[in-house]
Amino acid sequence: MNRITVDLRSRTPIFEQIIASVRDLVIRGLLTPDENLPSVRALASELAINPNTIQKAYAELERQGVIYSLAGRGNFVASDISAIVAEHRAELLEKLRADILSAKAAGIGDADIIDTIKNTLGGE
Amino acid sequence: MNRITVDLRSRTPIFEQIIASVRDLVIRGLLTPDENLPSVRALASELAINPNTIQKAYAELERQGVIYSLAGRGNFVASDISAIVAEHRAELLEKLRADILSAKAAGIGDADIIDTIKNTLGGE
DNA sequence: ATAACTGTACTAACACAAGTAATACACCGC
DNA sequence: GCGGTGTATTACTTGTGTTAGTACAGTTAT
Repeated sequence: MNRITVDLRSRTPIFEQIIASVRDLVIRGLLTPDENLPSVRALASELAINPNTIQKAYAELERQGVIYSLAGRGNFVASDISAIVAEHRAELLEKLRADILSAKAAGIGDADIIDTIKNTLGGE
Repeated sequence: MNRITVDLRSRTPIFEQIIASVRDLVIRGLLTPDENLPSVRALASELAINPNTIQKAYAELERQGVIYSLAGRGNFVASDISAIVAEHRAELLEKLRADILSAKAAGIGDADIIDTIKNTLGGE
């Protein structure tokens, strides 16, 4: 979906959902560099939530370098998202590494681990 | 460590730490089937926390089938922990599978994934 | 200049969940 | 009965997410 979405019935905070949603759209290239994001008030109105919640999410996204904001103009996707994408990939590989160490610690043999990987890579 | 430990300065709830600690000790075989666990009050005193917190953890562990409790007698490690161990291993492999799919979805090549795995398996 | 947008800042209040605490009750074994 | 055990109930405290209201400042177009 090429839009920012939230699930009001979820237990995960709305502002975190917005952060994840924007981050995901940027990483997947559905929001292009320097693209204008919905204004704080417009998005709040569209999603039927408080502007402060949007503002909180945008502030954090700016802190992460995913977007930048210009007073009076709006919020925009960062011009260079390569660092964001690289960081995202590094995190995924680190998670993978942690998973493998956990599996080994649980006594799962290397063969079982390799099988799982081969099946997952091949089957999908 | 063959003892139940908690970190009071951690942000993760104490009762969850106790659950994880006991679960870990059981899975690793450091607590044997039908072994008598510390009483609610004794453990509370030892860890300098409230007995209710221990009780909450023990109740959840019983719900999970990791331990069983006898009123007036105490709490004991489950007689048959094979199901717990099997479930734990299945969860780890499932998480591994999910993370691999995430990595692929992020555009990480199979070669990079395999490299990470080989390095982790071999290097540790 | 004015209007209508935009972001930013601050304070207050509310709701809800989680963690913890205190107390009381009930069971078992010596 | 006593001292250990688990169990249940209630309430207090805290943190967090959210909403609300208000105010201020920058940008753009008319």
